[in-house]
Amino acid sequence: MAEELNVPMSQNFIHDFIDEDIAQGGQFAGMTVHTRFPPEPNGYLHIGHCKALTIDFGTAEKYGGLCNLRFDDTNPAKEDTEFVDAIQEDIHWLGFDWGDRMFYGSDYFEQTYQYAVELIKKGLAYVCELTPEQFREYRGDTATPARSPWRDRPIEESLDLFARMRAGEFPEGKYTLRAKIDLASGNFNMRDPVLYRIRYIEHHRQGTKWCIFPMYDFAHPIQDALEGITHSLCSLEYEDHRPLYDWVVSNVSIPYHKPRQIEFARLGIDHTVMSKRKLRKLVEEGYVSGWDDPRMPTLCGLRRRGYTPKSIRNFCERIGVAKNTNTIEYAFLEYCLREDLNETARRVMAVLRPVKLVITNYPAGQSETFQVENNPNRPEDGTRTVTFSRELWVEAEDFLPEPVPKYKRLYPNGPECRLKGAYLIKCVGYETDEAGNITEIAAEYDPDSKGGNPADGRKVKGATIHWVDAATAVDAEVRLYDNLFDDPEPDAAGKDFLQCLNPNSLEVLPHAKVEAGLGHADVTERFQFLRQGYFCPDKDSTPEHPVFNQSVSLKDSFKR
RNA sequence: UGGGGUGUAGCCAAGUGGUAAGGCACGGGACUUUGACUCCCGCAUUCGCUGGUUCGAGUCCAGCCAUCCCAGCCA
Repeated sequence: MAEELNVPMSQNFIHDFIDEDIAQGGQFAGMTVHTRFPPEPNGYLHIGHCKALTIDFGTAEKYGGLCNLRFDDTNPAKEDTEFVDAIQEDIHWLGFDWGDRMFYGSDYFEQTYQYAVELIKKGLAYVCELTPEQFREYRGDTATPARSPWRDRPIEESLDLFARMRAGEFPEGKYTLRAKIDLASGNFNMRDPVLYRIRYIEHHRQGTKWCIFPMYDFAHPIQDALEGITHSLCSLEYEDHRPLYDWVVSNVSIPYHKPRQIEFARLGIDHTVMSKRKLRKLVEEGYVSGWDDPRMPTLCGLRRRGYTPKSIRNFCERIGVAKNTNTIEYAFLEYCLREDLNETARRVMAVLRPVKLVITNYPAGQSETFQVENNPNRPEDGTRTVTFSRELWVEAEDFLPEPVPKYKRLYPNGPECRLKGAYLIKCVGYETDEAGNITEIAAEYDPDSKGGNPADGRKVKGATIHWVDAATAVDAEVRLYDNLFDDPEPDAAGKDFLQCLNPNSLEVLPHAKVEAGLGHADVTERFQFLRQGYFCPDKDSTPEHPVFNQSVSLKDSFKR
């Protein structure tokens, strides 16, 4: 399955760097390029992670190497095994395969500790006992260097203290291990960054074995090196950390080689928030039904919305890899979905806002069946049987008492229209209730146009309309989703993203009618409702009452 | 204003001194048993700005402007 989904990755600036690394014949000469995807198990994966996955796995594949999955679990306060499971499931759903190379950052805690001891012995790290408050005070500012009264603590003393930190002799916040780098650096990450902190929190994987935990900046380069990662690809906000990454790999006795970090711009999509913190807020405060709400940009949300792995992957391949801050239009994601679904989705007829259509010259009590293709693009998908009789349901918007310019559907004395797969009809009248609402449309059919083909071969002026037989139709509920946010940039500065929520992001159509036979079993596959858009089954579906989510609207429907 | 990035069309994005790829969106047309799809056509005299070097600059140099990220014992 993975191969089927893989799209060859086009050359980008990361590959240029790697090509140079290989060509220069330095430490990477003759090496196989290896990468890693390092999620922190503190939430669900979203489409932005798919971009990273695409780059990490795509780059490894391009160079004949491998990509590891590594859970970056060095902060026990935020992480949970629930997320570990969800993350694996979502990555597999997308079709990426890490084989047997799944690792945990926390599994390297012992080695990481030993590297820290090495740094202390080299005089490159020391135990600091500034309180968190003091630490902030002493950090300095752009014009003032930081101060650190403990940086000249004797090596033996730091060694002893560090061992006792590990042994659990001190309370949280009492001591930290800091790298001795440059207190005056314009890059604050280099002003003697913290390498280890004390935390008495149970780790999802290590339990209570540890009470000191390495910081990302110390743990990550070591993990990369230990796994033989040659190129550590991450997002732009880590550019400032690269000097520290390089400092770590060049000052500890990393085996094999020193990995290189390369940064790329993370994905942005308009009308969407991608911040894990904000997504969590939406879930926790009930703005959405959960992480998998179809309006969420999470992979499980998109899946429920009807997005296919292939469409999401194609999207991520096509947006490119660069360092420009980018905001991709949602329309591009929809295009990628339409492209895939148009090729593969079974078609079926459904009516979302039903109005009764009566074929006045068709005998009451009579009915017949037609064979309709499941997918005009794929004859091999076969046909299905639909029932036709005197009374049908059609879409309310397919009828107008008075036509507007260029309208080519039903209106009194209007053009001949085709009922998809059935007959040609002409509208002859309509009925309304006291309020003036259309309650019934009357039409006459041409008995010599079975299957929609007129006997004399005349050209049909009107549109082809989809319909559902009233006698055999199944009641369904359809949920139409729009962007969760009104504002294209809900994340923009100065605004609270919650104030940008779109109050009309969910519309429920409880009275939709779908073809008979479209039971629960059929709902396990995505399909297309003719002319209305693409739909996928909702997890709340039952055989008695199917529920569908709209994925994306068809392009360019008739405009008034 | 300290450090680190980025500026090519409405949105992405190629371009690496030789005269602005491609996709999405948009507009027009053809075709069509989904007003979909498909197919044609159109869509940057100009690359943040100003100078400079050069026969020639989006590409090189200088200055300026705009914009994003960073002062967690988060990742």
